Amino acid sequence: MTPQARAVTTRHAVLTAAAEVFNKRGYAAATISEILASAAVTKGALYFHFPSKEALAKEVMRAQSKWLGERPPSKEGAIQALIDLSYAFAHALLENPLIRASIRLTVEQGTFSDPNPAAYGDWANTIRVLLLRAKDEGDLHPGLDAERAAEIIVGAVTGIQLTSEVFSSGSDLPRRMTDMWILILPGLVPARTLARVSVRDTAGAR
Amino acid sequence: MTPQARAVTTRHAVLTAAAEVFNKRGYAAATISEILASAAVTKGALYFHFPSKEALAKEVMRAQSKWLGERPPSKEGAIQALIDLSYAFAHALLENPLIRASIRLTVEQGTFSDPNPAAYGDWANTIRVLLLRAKDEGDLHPGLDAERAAEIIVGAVTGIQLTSEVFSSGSDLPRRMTDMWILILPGLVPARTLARVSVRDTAGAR
Amino acid sequence: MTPQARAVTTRHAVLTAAAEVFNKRGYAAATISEILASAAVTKGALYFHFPSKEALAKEVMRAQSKWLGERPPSKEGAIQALIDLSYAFAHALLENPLIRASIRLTVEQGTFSDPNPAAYGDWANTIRVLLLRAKDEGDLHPGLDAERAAEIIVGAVTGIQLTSEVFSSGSDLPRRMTDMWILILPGLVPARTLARVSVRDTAGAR
Amino acid sequence: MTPQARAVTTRHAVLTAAAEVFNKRGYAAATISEILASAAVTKGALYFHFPSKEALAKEVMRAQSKWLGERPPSKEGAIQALIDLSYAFAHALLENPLIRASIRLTVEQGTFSDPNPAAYGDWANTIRVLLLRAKDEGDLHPGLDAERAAEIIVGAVTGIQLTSEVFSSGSDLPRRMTDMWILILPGLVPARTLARVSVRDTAGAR
DNA sequence: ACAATCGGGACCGCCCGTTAAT
DNA sequence: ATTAACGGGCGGTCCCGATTGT
Repeated sequence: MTPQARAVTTRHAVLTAAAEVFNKRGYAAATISEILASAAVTKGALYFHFPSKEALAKEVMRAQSKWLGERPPSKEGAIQALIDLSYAFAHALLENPLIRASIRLTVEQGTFSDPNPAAYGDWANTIRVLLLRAKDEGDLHPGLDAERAAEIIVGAVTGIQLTSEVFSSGSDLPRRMTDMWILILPGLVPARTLARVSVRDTAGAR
Repeated sequence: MTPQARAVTTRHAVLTAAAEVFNKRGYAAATISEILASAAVTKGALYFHFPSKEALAKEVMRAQSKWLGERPPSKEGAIQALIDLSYAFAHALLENPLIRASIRLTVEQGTFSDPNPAAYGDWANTIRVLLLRAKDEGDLHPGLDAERAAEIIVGAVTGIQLTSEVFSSGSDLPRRMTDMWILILPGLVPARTLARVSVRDTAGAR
Repeated sequence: MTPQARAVTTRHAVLTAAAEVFNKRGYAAATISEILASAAVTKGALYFHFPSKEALAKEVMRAQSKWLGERPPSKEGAIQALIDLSYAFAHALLENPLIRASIRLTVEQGTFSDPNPAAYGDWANTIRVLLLRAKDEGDLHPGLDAERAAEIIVGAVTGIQLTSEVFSSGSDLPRRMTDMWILILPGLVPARTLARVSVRDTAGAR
Repeated sequence: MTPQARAVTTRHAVLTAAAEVFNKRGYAAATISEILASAAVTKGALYFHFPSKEALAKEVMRAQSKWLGERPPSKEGAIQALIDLSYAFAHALLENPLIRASIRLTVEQGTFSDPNPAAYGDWANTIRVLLLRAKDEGDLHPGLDAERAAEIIVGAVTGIQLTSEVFSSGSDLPRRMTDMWILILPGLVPARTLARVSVRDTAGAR
């Protein structure tokens, strides 16, 4: 293995281990030592790649916005795209420890030297844009404020992920996603749209 | 001041200060020292009333279930009772630092020696019971699973409180509560009921 | 119960509990709290009777010299008196927690504000006097230094009690006392005396 | 200085300082701070080498069994070997702070999470084996129980070291050793052997 | 006189996140 | 990338008064 390749491996191992520990313990309670042990890496190696615990956490959190940023725009209707996005995210949450940790880190980031609400903002924004497009497509209840609805949805998803983590270690997240849409969709879209969109977990079929 | 009275004062000061610090920093990042300074109390006094940081946190959390347990049953219809409950809770959250902190502590309690999901459970239970009554009263969408809906609502409220804390330090929580009900109610109750219930913030008039 | 009587009871309970805890943990590791719990007495009561932990320990140690001081002079020959004394002490050790604790406290008293080697001194002195009398009675090996022999005996008994505590919680102390005399007597007294004295545990027959 | 060498130096300094403090104050009363100051080392350095105060104490105690284990078997008769061993140990006690502290730590180890009487056991064993060999060589009083005699000797030496520490900070230990042998030997060996063995402090001549 | 409550601080062992030297 | 060391500060808790009841 070339040195470069080894560096990539190490960096990845550290990042994954950090995400797992952050998710399990929370940022403040997580210790570098536990990350080290979990990654089977020495302190020197970690500090070579990341200057501090906070930098490590921020790097973990970047995975989330990266995931969001890399998602190709859907060709479906906006509402269907939103639903599909939610399921895709649910599965990303299940499969990618970095993303799973991001949620908790975002909630707890008050501790950071430079708390950055951009994480929520990215999501609220993406969803708002989709809702605005839905409005154009006539798929949004008239009189509904897209901005506010977006923020509620972000909050709800955040909370559902957190509680799902407590109740079932997150494994039943897709099911809860469905429960959520069943509850929310009628308040979000007109009846006509309701009959058209599908809350099926398309991502799960992968 | 009689000693007993002094003790009550001290205890209360500690509990309030602890709640504030827990809410601001999270459980793990909160330090006893900051609580001490904020309560203007010495370590000896704290140690007399609470044997440990964890015990302090658990006592703070008890405020939440106490609040829920002490709430008189409503004579309104179940759905209206649920809505009123949510606003009452939103205001309790604004006014009572202990309750505000409880949410965060409940989410983070994984660190505790004896993590107890009862906090969520109490809420899920209360809501489920209300939804079941609503079903009897013909005010619930047929085919809706009360248990699941209750869990989703708990998750949503949790997440909304958390994000509200990030965006506005919690002050706009009642407004967000309204946004949430507008979104959720159509999926929860039949149209007939929808026309009857009021999502007005009755508690705010207090 | 008259107040005075209650005070005596309390005082005694505290002293006994303290002795037990001191013996089990050693002076420094013993905590007032454990003594309190063991005596079923409150802090206020303890501090009414004893101004400090050290005073408590010193009072416990006084039991030892009190025991030695109250022992009636034996009418036997000096050597026999010495042997009897050792067994009597062994049994006092078994029966009286204060005396048992005294040994450990004496060894550890370096921590005290006013370390006082008198405890050893008392014993060394008593034994030296007995050995001197034995010399007069022709029952001591000629050429043996009574002072030195006395110090060795004190050391040996101390060590035997300590190790007996480790091996058997002290219960086999009388047996070990016998083992010691069998080993030491031939070096201490002439053969003629050896035939006359008895290493029987007279105190045990009580 | 190569890093490894520095580590060895630091480790040794910590160990020696710890032994001194343990010997002076006892395990429980000894503070890490005092050890730190005495070793002129920082907390971090200590923590790097030893995970806890207890581990430090256990490592100190290992010096004792290591010393015993490394002693070459004597070619002398068993009794002479025993005497020589005692003097060698007395001098090890004088010269090696770790060994000096071991005695006290062994007596006080009740506080430890895993109290291990092996320390006494090693000694009792070694001495018993020597006494058994002495019996084969006809150098032990017939009818003497080697096991019991060994335990008494261990106890006596322990106590003599402890009292010597109180009276003279340990400096007169070899002299007391001689006093002890003068007292014990006649009870241990037949007269014939007594004339042959020497209680001279051979180790002191070094 | 005797005891209980409540609070005061000092300080302890631990351990954490982080650099230097190599 | 590693080993070794740094030092701040954490939670805990201990020993002990000051104050108040009985």
